[in-house]
Amino acid sequence: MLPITLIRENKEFVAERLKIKNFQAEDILDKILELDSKKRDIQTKSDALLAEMNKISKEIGSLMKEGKKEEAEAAKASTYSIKDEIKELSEQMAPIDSELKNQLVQLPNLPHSSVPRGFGAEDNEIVRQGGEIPKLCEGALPHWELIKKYDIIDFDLGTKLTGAGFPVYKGKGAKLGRALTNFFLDEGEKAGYLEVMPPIIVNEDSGFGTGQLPDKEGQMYHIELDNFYLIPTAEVPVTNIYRDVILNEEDLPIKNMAYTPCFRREAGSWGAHVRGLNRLHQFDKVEIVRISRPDNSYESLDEMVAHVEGLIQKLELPYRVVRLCGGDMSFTSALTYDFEVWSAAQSRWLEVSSTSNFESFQANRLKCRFREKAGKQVRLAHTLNGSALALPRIVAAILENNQTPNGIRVPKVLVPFTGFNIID
RNA sequence: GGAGAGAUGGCAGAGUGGUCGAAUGCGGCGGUCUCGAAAACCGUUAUCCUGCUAUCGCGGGAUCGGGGGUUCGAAUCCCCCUCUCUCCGCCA
Repeated sequence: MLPITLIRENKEFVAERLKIKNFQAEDILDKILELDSKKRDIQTKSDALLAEMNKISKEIGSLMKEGKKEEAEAAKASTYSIKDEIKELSEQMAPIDSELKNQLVQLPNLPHSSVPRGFGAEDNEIVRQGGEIPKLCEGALPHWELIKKYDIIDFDLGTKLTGAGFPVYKGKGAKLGRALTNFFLDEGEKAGYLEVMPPIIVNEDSGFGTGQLPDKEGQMYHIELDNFYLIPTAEVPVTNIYRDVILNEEDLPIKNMAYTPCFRREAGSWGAHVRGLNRLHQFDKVEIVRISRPDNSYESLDEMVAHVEGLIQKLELPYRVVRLCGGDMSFTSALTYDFEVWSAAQSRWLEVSSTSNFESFQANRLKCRFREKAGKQVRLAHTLNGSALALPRIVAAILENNQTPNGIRVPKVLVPFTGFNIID
């Protein structure tokens, strides 16, 4: 959510920036300013009347004490019309206020100045590429064939238990997943992230805080009976730890990480191009989350990018770092880097991490603030997060890129975690 | 799931209709004292909205788990919801 003060003071700037995200904001901004001015007008009137009421009430109090009953009664009578006016004003206010909130919540975050213009993935900017694209052996298979060949992941079984997109990992497949999780968490710990194990079901307030609600309900599984949601990413619970919190400046930056399963309904996006592990309803992910000071949040982002890149390099996967264009960015993000690994048998790039700075957009929804050491002012913090990393597509890339006639070679860094160096 | 008790400032804890945004203690911050520190003493110590002010700030409003109600006036009374604790039941 953008601060109303920013819109009041700099409407043109906001509209201009939002064009980068292909969001035509003029109408909605005008509406917001109109509602805001109406609201403040009513508020001012109402506050004056309330002040009058408070004054009279105090007077009645002292009159009663002095035993001047009649004067007190007269004073009481004088409040009735004021009371009616206050009531009327508050009835006018309610719909204006809720509509104002409603409109404010529709505005996406402003993109950072480095975000390129564009409409979709084809307009994203490739920042750099690393690793070597492997030459596959004769008869190389895509991962959905490899998992059958080595019997390590079973989609049909998952379909029986739940439905499409809920794979069952078995044997070395399960162990590989566990190895990756442990590797990611250990690397995160070395980089100074505190491991947390949050709930994977959250309430409505949490969904709102990080921006999944309202409007993006479709992405999440909803438990109607309790009005809870299954998390689509650990970002939701881990960032919401800091909802309604005023931190001390000395506590920043906060660096947390969490391993969780993630659940995505992805309604309507099922199709031939999402075979195998490319897109699932349930998958595992290690997420890193930071709360930073506004003046150095982009340094935080750079550190997170370096961390994620390091993980991929250690896994010896060919990858590229992509700066998302305005049209491909999420609603809440100010700047996002995607990390994609090369899937050799599919000959395509698979997104394995999305690392973003949300600046104060989420913090404003969350009311996540910090107290400045000098000056004692309370200010919105900046929130950031990134996948470090999402497992299934990493698994897919390892399977495809590392396949040999004798089996699948396990990346060296994982061997201490798997206890085996080949899947055969 | 059943019965009972409770939810107050960073924490502990008073406050059951009227100058209560809230006693007191602890903690935090500033100061006096000291070579320095401790102790002692003095002062200060929430958030949001809004008006005025270039700034320090000043004024008004709101906030005592959340929402609604009664009243001239609610932390205090009533209703609903959420959560916590104790006991019982069930249970990894």
